[in-house]
Amino acid sequence: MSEEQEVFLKHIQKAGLKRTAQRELILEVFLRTEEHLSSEDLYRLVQREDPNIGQTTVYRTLKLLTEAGLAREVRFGDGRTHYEHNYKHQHHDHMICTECGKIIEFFSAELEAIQDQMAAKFKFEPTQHSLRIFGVCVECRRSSREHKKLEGAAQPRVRLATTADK
Amino acid sequence: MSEEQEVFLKHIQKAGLKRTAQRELILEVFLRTEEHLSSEDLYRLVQREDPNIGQTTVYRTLKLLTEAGLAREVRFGDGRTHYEHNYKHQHHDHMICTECGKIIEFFSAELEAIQDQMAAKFKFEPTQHSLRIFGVCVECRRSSREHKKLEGAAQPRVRLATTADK
DNA sequence: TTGATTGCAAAGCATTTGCATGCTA
DNA sequence: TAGCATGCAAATGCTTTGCAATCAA
Repeated sequence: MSEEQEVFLKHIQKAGLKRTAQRELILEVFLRTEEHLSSEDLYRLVQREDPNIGQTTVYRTLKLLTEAGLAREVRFGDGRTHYEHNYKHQHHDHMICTECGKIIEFFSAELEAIQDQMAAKFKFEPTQHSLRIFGVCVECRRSSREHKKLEGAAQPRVRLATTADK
Repeated sequence: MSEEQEVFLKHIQKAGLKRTAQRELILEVFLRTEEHLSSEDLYRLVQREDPNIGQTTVYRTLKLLTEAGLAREVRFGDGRTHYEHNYKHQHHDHMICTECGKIIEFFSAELEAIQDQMAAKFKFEPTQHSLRIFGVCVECRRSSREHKKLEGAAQPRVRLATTADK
């Protein structure tokens, strides 16, 4: 049994909840995927292995995983909640390309330090934070330059990040 | 006519749109309020001066104000979109108290600088960013300490920031 | 006059909830 | 056996859209 599964089990027992096949499968599939999945994404993946599992259970389990400290919720502005691994993963922040939806993860110790300083200054006790930088990634800048060259005009662009899942 | 109104008018004309009484009233009320209003909040305020104005128009106008650079969308995790003034206002970030919903605005030049550095490192062209620090403000820490003293136990707490409007 | 705007009602979406049935502990 | 978990359908809550009637340019 993986460390994560033990953490989950412990959380479940401590909360007086029950161990079920569904929860275990959902966790397993989640762990197997190193991405920013939405509940829907995960639902689809889980469906392949057990078509009887319902959306609702996935929603509920993701919430559980978050409480257990195994998952972290992230929002990229496309309306859906995404989840990423959180167990023994260093905290990081995101850059979101508003043209292609690409997500770049980054970490900066100074950034973290300054945030703590700012919090202290206001006697605020931070429990978590979320920094998102929206913009355009290299690849999209490159291709939009080319388009400009070709067509001599700016392209109509997507309004907001849509996750790059099809 | 205020500077903001001129900016708005210019935006409207440039886009081939039309100047209407509703839009003007909504902008006026928005400018008059120095807060983080949701569309609903603004709708209610506008209603007082013209009960015929519809929700939809407020939604649409807030979008317009955002495009014109007069408003900025912010999300505090309560599901609704809030709007704050953006014209000639220095960019700032937010700390959100997850117990009382209070919003603390702050600014740090270093924070901005480091973000730009990080973006440059990934050749990412930032257009905007959003940093939110969730946690507990002084007042809530204080009162929860008192509760603990009085009742000898932790309080059940709110799960996520609810905006402090009643 | 023409096309943008408005307000209402209806539709959309992601997420949550009610509830009868099924299953862990 | 008791009560949590599940899955379906229905409900929610915010936001958007369709559309006929209005209105600005």
